[in-house]
Formats: sequence, C-alpha cells, structure tokens
Amino acid sequence: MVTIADVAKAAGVSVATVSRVMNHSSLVAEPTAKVVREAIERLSYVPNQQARNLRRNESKTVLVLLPNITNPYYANVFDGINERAQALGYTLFLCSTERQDPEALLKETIEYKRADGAILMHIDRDERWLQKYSDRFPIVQCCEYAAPCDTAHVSVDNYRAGYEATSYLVGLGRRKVGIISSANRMMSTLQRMRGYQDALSDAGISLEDRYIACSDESYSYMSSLQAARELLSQPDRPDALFCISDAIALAAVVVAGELGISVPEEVSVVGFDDVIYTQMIHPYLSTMIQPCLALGERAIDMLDQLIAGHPLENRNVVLPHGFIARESTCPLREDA
Amino acid sequence: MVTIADVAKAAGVSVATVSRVMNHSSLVAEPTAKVVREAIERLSYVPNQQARNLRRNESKTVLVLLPNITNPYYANVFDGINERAQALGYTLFLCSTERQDPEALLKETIEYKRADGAILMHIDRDERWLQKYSDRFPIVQCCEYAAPCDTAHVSVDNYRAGYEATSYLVGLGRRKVGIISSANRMMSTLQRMRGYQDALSDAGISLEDRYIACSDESYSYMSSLQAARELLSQPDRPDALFCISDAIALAAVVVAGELGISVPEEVSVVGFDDVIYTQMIHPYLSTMIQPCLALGERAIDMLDQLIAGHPLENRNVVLPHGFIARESTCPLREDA
DNA sequence: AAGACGAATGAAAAGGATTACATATCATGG
DNA sequence: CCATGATATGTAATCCTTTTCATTCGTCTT
Repeated sequence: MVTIADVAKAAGVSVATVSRVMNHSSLVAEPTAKVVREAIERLSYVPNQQARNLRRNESKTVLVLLPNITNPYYANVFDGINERAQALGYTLFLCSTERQDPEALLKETIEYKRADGAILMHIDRDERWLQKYSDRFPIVQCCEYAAPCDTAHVSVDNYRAGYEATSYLVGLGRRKVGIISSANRMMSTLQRMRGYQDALSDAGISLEDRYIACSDESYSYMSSLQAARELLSQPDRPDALFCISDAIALAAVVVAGELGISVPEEVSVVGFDDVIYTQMIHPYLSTMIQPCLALGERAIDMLDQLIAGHPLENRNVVLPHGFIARESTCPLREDA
Repeated sequence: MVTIADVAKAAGVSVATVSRVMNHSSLVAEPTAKVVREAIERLSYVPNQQARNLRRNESKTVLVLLPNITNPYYANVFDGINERAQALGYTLFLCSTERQDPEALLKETIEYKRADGAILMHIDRDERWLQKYSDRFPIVQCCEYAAPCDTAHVSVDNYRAGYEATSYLVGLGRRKVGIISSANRMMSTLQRMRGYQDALSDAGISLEDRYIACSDESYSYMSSLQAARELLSQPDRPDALFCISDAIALAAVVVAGELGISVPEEVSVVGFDDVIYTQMIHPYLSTMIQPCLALGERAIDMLDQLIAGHPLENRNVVLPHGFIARESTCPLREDA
C-alpha cells in the first residue's frame, strides 16, 4: 500500500506539500505541483480514506431514512441519491423507518458521529422534533417535510400537481371526480387533497364526501382495494378518480374490473408518481410524474453543501412535475 | 467527544486496558474489567469507528453489486442484506451493474481498500474472471453463481424449483406446458430450464420448441409481453406456462387477457420469486417462492465469516424454496 | 530461597492523512 | 543594503484506537 510518505519521497518534497496538492491548496507553486502530480500518477497513489476520515473527523457516510426500499417509489428516489452519492464520495447508510424509530436513529447517529448528515424521506407534516436535530446537524428532507421545522427540503409542488390532475379530469368532461387519498399525515397527502378540492371549487363543482376515500397510512394495496370498492360500488358512483399513488390507482383499476365498470370510459383514473406499476397491466395508467431520480440527486447535493458548511441558496427546493396521459383516462361521452 | 483516554483516566487504568475490555480480551482481571465497564457506562463512551478502522486497516463497508435496486426482487434481497449488515456493524456500498462494469468495480474496491468484502448478485454462469478476485478478497455470490469459480455462494435449488413448478402444472392435467425463459446467461435461468425439461421427460411428455420462448436479458416487461404473445397466439397453444419470473408471469396474464384466453382455465400460469407483483391484479399469481430476505441475510453472514478469516463450513449454501398456489392455476377440465 | 513462569497491566509505537506553526527564499521599498 | 512581507515549503503535532513489547508482581518449582 503506497502512502503519502512514499509519494513525498518520490517527488522529493514533504508530505505536507503532497497533501496540499491532493487537496488543491493554492499555496503550492505550479512546478512543484506538477512534479507531485506525476509522482502520484506514477505510483498510482490513492489516499487512505480511513486516515483522512480520522483526521478530518468525518465519516463520508450519509444516513438515509425511508419507510421501505422494497417500495418502487422509494427505490427510485434512493437510486438517485445513491448515484450522486457515489460521485461525491459518500457511502450510504440505509435505515428503514418501518423497523426503527427515526428520531432515535438520528439521535444515535449524531451522538456517535456515525454519519456526516442525513436524508429523511418520510416525516409527518406536523412533527416538531426534527428542528432540534437539524439545528446542529446537516439534514435534508426529501419528498416530504414537516411544516413546523425550517429544515431544508426538496419536493414537487404537490398542491399544483393535485390541482392539475383534478382539472385534467374535469377537462375531460367529468364532474363526479372522486379521490382516493391516504390516512397518513404526510405533507404531500394534504397538499394533493387541497389541490383536488380547490380545482373542483374553481370549476364550480361542489365537494361530495361520498367521493372521498382513504387507503391506510402506507398506501397498502389491500386497503386501496377496500377504498376503491367503497367509492365504486355506490349507486351514484364517481366517473373519475384521482389516486394519490400509482399503487392505489392500480387497485382502483382492478376493482373497476371486478365490478364490471369500464376504465377509462365509465371511470377515468389518474395515478401519482409514475413508477413501474403504471405500465404493468392495461389500461396503462395516466399519472402525475414525479422526477424521482432528480429528487434524490438534488437532496444529496443539498446535503453535501450543508456538510461542507456552505449555506444553501435555496432551502425549499421545488422540482417540476409532469403528467402523462396513457390509457386510463378519456373524455366522457355524453351519450353514455 | 469522550475518548478512550477519558475512560482510562476515570477508571484509573491505562488506555490499553480499556481497549482490551472493549474488545473482550481475556487478559484482563475481572475486578478491573468491571471498573472499566462502569466507567464506559458512566461516560457513555463509544469508540471512534474511524480511528478503529484506520488502526485495524478495515473499512467496515461491504460492496453490494446488483443490476437495479428498482427491481423489487433485488430490492427484497438487498433488504435482507441491509438488515443483517446493520446488526454486524457494516455499511453497504451499493453499485448498479447496469451502470458500471462489475469487474472494474471489484478491482478498484480491492486496490483502494474501499470495502472489506463484496456480495455479487448478478453474474453469468460461465464467467471465469471472478476467481482471481475471490482468491484474495472476501466475496459471496448471492442468488446466482459462476460455475467455473469456487467462490462461495448462496441460492435456492433452481433446478428442483423448476422441476416442481412444471410437475405441478402437469399434475393439474396439463400436458402442453410452455416456458417463458430469458435470453440471459445466468445460472438460475439454465437450471430452471433444465428442471422444466426433465419434469416433462419424466412425465412422458415430449419437448416442443414452439412452447419455449424467451424474454430479453433483464426480463423486461415489454419483451415478456412479446414472448407471451409468441406462445399464446399459436393455433395449438400451450395450456400452461411456467414463467421464470413474476414480471414475466404478469405479462403472460396480461397477454392472455388481450387474446381472450382465460386464466387459469385455458392457460394456467406459474411465476417465480413471489414479489409484490403477484398480488397486484387478478388472477393473483401462483408462484415459486424465493426466500429473498433469508438469501440476503445468509449472504452477509457468510461474508462476515470470510472477512473475519474464518473458513466457511459450507461454501455452497442452498436455501429452501416454496410454492404457493393462488388464482392463476387450476386443474384442466377435460370437457373444455 | 533463587529462578522461572504466568498473569495483569502499562508505555509507547503504529496506522496515514491533515494542518498549525516554523522556516526559508525572494522581491520590494526605504 | 537591510527590514518587511509575501510566498513556498518543511517539521511535527494531532486525530483515536489497537497492539507490540516491556514491566511488575505473585506463585510455583526445585
């Protein structure tokens, strides 16, 4: 294993100079730097990360907290985090919030300096505990955020996305637009619901409680089926459904099938996220697209800034969403 | 930050003794050890992992190579690895083999001591390059393995699983059993195919080339649809389909729907893996169950042994698979 | 009773990089 | 021509733990 001392000897300089060259210090003369770079190249020297970590008192590790890596949505965002993390030299420490308490995890991480920072992908909108951690430790919230805390975050504009999805359905001529939301307390859930409500009001359509249903906290498929059955088995059922996740939308399509209701003609369905589910069965799902990879990449970029001690130019980043119409939506035929 | 020196002072012993207590060395008298443990407890001392890594020349990091974390199958196995890894004190460095060459990655990892070992989840059955790395670096293959190398591995018995899936379909009275395999060169693919072939031979059924189709290397959904169409649109089509992954099976079900062929009556379908796809649409998929979590857990356990320098009692671990009949299979009705 | 041995503990080196501080060199201004 | 300051480089301390080697002390052997 070639060390910095070997390079120093080969280049005829001191270890300090080699270190300075490695770290792009401006305090070293160009001719010297050149000699050092050549020696580094020749010996194919790579600094020992452990030694560097010890000296700099960092770990080059980032804690990532998400409910479940098995969920394609989180997996996609995580993929984005991971890709950039590699480029930035970080190793990720992934913890499932389904198995462990996020606050305890964060506390331990900070106390024992296990990570240089953390990315939080799941938090309830009204949590307050996060503040005291983000005050003294680099933390970025990704996709969700807690309103009472000023912890940095990156997400899409869930209100607008919800508004647009609903407006799209209204624009298809559908006036009995239902929503399948979730019983959780996440910010995205609330905002999508508000977008839905406002879009209907603005279109002069009154809200109907019987067109609103909820799946359980984790959008489980089973509970989504349940919720969809509730809405679709009514006599005066919705003719459109805005589902706040693709898994829910898929469940809605399946239930419609069971009940002999045609999708998209009798009921049009819009999902959310644009994960792989959307194109697994016909009708392929029309859905609001979240830029999962970009959300993850941006989160780790922001965290990297925080770790470096640079203030963020923008602590509340909003990334653009999209919409794609596939097979699960169509204009309402008046003669139906 | 409390260091080992603080503990030593508090306990009135030397740092060496504290270190020995921490590492369960037998060379320390019980009364002394007790005093030290109390001091550790009182100061809530936790050793600095960076310093330990440097001194021991290890990183407590494991490289995990898999094609795509977005694929639920790999995500499940990874979940198992991750859970045990945490308990064992490892951080995982996840790399996608779709974006990077596994050999180059392994080479770099070893050269620069970036990880203490590696878990490989994707390798072609006839690769030889792995041997020279596993000779000098702890490596465990998980789910797949290269036959020419004696690198340790853990997997299910894919031959038996393939045999059993096929036999099950034959047992339902179906004699025109097709298979949708993959164009890849993985060991599991070959073995499942062999199991299929032998099960048919043993049942006295001759192999028909026209009942065999392949999706592309990565079992992509689109290519699976293609393969299913190929098989099911023939005049004398199969009355059962063994699909070597659940995604393929789902595609088969969708294609059958398109073609107006009833599942499970006219064609029964068996999948493989038992991932979430199996219960997303009706008919829920009958499938061969892989113990994904257990595969991952075992892989990291084996690797931990290797890293510790202990020889493995069993270098080729086979974990039990299972089978679950859901809605996509039923006995063939003779009057059909 | 002296020497040998084993057990328990301590002192200090080692691991490899960063960095505070010291020093050397050179140019500039008075 | 010397003092001053800037620039470039070197020396050595530092980060914290593990581990080698040395030392101490008590016990056993002969």
